[in-house]
Amino acid sequence: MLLTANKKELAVRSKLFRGFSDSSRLSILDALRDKPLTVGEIVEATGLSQSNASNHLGCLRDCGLVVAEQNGRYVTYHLSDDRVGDILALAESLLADVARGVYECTRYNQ
Amino acid sequence: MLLTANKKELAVRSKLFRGFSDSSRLSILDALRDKPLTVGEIVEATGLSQSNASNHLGCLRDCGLVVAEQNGRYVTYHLSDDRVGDILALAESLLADVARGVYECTRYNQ
DNA sequence: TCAATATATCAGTATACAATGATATATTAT
DNA sequence: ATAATATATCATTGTATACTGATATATTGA
Repeated sequence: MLLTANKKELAVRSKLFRGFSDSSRLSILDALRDKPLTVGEIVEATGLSQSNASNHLGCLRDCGLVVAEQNGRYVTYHLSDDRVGDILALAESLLADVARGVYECTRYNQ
Repeated sequence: MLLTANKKELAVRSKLFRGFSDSSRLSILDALRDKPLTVGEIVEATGLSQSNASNHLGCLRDCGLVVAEQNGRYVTYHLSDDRVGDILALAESLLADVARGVYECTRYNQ
């Protein structure tokens, strides 16, 4: 086997995509595409429970996809980099062409 | 709650990212970036077991990220669209800047 | 200081899914 | 037709992880 990319490198890269690969996290990233939002606004926009949103935000924060800023008693989140939005846009565009396949994909149940 | 994107749409988009979010599948996509490969070559390049590689290929195929072509008794796979490679490249570039965060991310264990 | 609001953390539970091993289905060659 | 090679499928198992509910930790205002 060639194994051009070593295991650790692959793990890190796949981890980055994990940030995008759950509907709840994706809805958060989506909401932040327009403008920074407080946790409360994110909860409102996504319909997630407070603790669930907070958990996912922690995950996205750890992975460096979003950045948190404390403003008084509020915490405002924004996308860490334009490329996060770029990846979302690219996926959206790609999906427009392969959507049927994804719909028909039965390997993932959720 | 605003819920600008409905549940089904989010599920489909997050599903697309699932294709990228596992090291085994990512190693397959990575291998196919250079050129089309047969299943055997993919197994060789990634070090995955035959059945595991085949399962993941089925997943990637269903989701429309790769395309299979039967050539005699071989099946050759290639990326379905340039944007698949583009997403990989964008993520790689983004990772160069946020890698530390991803390394330190403890929410995912693998 | 105390109450109220905003956010984070954590244990417990249920579910999703990656990997394996065994088997089935092509396809080609003898 | 049979054997050999290439790929796909499937049931099983273990592990990872999303969600909930309860609680903890700010921060602000009265």
